[in-house]
Amino acid sequence: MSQSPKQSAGRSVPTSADVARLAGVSRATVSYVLNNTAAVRISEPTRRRVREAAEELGYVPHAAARSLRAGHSRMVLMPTAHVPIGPLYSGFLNELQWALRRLDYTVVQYAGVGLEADEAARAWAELRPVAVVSLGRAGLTPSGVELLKRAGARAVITVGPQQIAGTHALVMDQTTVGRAAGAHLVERGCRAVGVVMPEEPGLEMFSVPRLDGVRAAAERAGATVVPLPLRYEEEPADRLAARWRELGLDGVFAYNDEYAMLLMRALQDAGIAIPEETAVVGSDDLVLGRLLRPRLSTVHIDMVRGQELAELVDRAVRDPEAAPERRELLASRIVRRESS
Amino acid sequence: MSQSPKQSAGRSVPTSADVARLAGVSRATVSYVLNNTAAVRISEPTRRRVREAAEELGYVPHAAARSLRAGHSRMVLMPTAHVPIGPLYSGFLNELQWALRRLDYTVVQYAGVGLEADEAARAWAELRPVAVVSLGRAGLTPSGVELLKRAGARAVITVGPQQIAGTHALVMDQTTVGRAAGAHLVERGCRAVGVVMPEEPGLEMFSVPRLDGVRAAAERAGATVVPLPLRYEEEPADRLAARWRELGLDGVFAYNDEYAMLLMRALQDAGIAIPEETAVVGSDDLVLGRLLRPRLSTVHIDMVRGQELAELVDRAVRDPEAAPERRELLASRIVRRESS
DNA sequence: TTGAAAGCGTTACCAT
DNA sequence: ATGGTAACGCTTTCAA
Repeated sequence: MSQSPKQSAGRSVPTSADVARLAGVSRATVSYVLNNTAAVRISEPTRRRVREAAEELGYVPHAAARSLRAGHSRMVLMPTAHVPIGPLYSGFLNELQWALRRLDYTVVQYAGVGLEADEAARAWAELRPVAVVSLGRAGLTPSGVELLKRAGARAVITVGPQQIAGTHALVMDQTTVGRAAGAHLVERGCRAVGVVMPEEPGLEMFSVPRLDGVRAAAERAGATVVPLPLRYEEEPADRLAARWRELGLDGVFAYNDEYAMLLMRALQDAGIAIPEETAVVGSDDLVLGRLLRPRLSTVHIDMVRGQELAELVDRAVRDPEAAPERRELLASRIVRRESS
Repeated sequence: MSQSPKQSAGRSVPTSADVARLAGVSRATVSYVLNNTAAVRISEPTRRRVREAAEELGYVPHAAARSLRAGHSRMVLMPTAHVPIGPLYSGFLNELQWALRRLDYTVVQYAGVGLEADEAARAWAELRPVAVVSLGRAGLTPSGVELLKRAGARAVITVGPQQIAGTHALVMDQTTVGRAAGAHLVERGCRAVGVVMPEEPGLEMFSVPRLDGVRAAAERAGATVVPLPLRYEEEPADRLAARWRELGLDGVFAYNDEYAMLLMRALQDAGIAIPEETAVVGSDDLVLGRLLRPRLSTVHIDMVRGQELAELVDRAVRDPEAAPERRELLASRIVRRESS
């Protein structure tokens, strides 16, 4: 079905051969000049002719052809799980990309939406990345990892709740977040602790381990824990607040500061005194927590710096045989303000 | 799993030739089978042998080689400007990627951090994308666009404040946001309007046009407009609030709902009555605005759906000669609550 | 039904 | 100091 030939958009894409022809030299010479190959010496007049020809044609080398020839690339693939991550994680992500660039890697975020597990791994493998940094549980199985490595990936790094065989892992143990909150609430005298569980999809990765952490801390002290599913909207929060007293909770961990704000407002409107009747703790230490009245107690999370992860990637690429590293990505500590 | 040849120095990546060898057929046959080429009929036993061989070797086709041969790809490049965009835009982005995938495009977010203008365009052009969707003012100049088109890009779409020569444009006219806020404040009787300008880098793209919009609406009515630089932190907000009365402002547009919350808290702590002494208007209609007391008036923004943009991309790719389209991406309307 | 071979744009080796 | 040429992995005529 060629109703219009490839050159329809004017001229066809210039190649190094075109540059060579225009400059009156061979393709090899063009390559030498444009790549500043040190091993060969090209006369200055020739260099200029080549450069001018390239400029005139608007020549840009073809990355695919280059890496095909080279047999490898410096592409780091970051499959993006499409979860609405907060400012904390997107900040980390930016830092990471920036650091990888400085190490001369090409960072490509690949949108593998709608693919399942090994199917996704296949799609990534087709791009022949030198490394894969998988955030969240982006459906990476051991066999997927194996596939990627066979396709030439020198390192697979997972950033998520657990380590996967054959990968380096930056473990984000979200249970520590819940544990910090739970321990604090118990210490403040709470005996019945609610835990807000966002109903928005994609957040289970964070919310479930956080709940587990609260459980671990609270139940050890003999307190009970009640999960509280909640959508991030005003009305569901009001409904929850309306039946608050019958729940009989004297403390609540609200998943993060935003949900804490939502819940606090609803509780206050319902006449629940904070922290006297119910203590509230959020997480992530966002600015908005300090703006609430009473000021919001929260769990502060120290993330590893993107720079560090970038260096791990680089190390792993340079030495693919090295034993998988495993590092804790975050440390949690409670920040007590007025709401607990 | 079965055999692990002792290529310890790095077992090589299996190619279609390896598959062909193992299956006892030619490379052509492998290609036919794995791509389900309709034009050729291959016997069922052969098909099975090929499939099994591919499976056993863990063969995955090489995307670069494929598109090199084909002369084109279905890669849509989205250079990511590293601005901390809010939930509104990241939601739009997700939707867009999802829609493009459904149209069988491979969406690649390329992290072009630290590159300038035409240098960035060159880097993008090396990937030979079929289309480029540039968000924000990711430094795309007319000559950059020309470069991309010469490199085979069939469509360049900008999503940002202004149209660039040779591109389809989804114009996000942020002045309408400011205009809506300004008109509302004036109508409420304000004569001296402050406009919060975030000092965080990368937000000028939104904040400056919004300021212009307020100016246009307010000054036409004879009101004065005062820009108020502000960092998103508690202390600067308190300092601003401390000198609020000398500023003599009776209304303020706070850039967005988050900055509005920050400012409102500082003003309330300083004893300024809202809206009696100063009316406050935010933007983006975030949930948190409804949680404030007084409830926050805001500018609601109707974004175009990602689906629509995806269809525009597809149309543009199919018919690169078509005249550039230009569409308004958003419509703004004031939502009056209690803070104004 | 299958195979041989050309060619996509690069770069590296080996001649000249 | 340059140029010829082969090869990277894949698809696709054309021929058998």
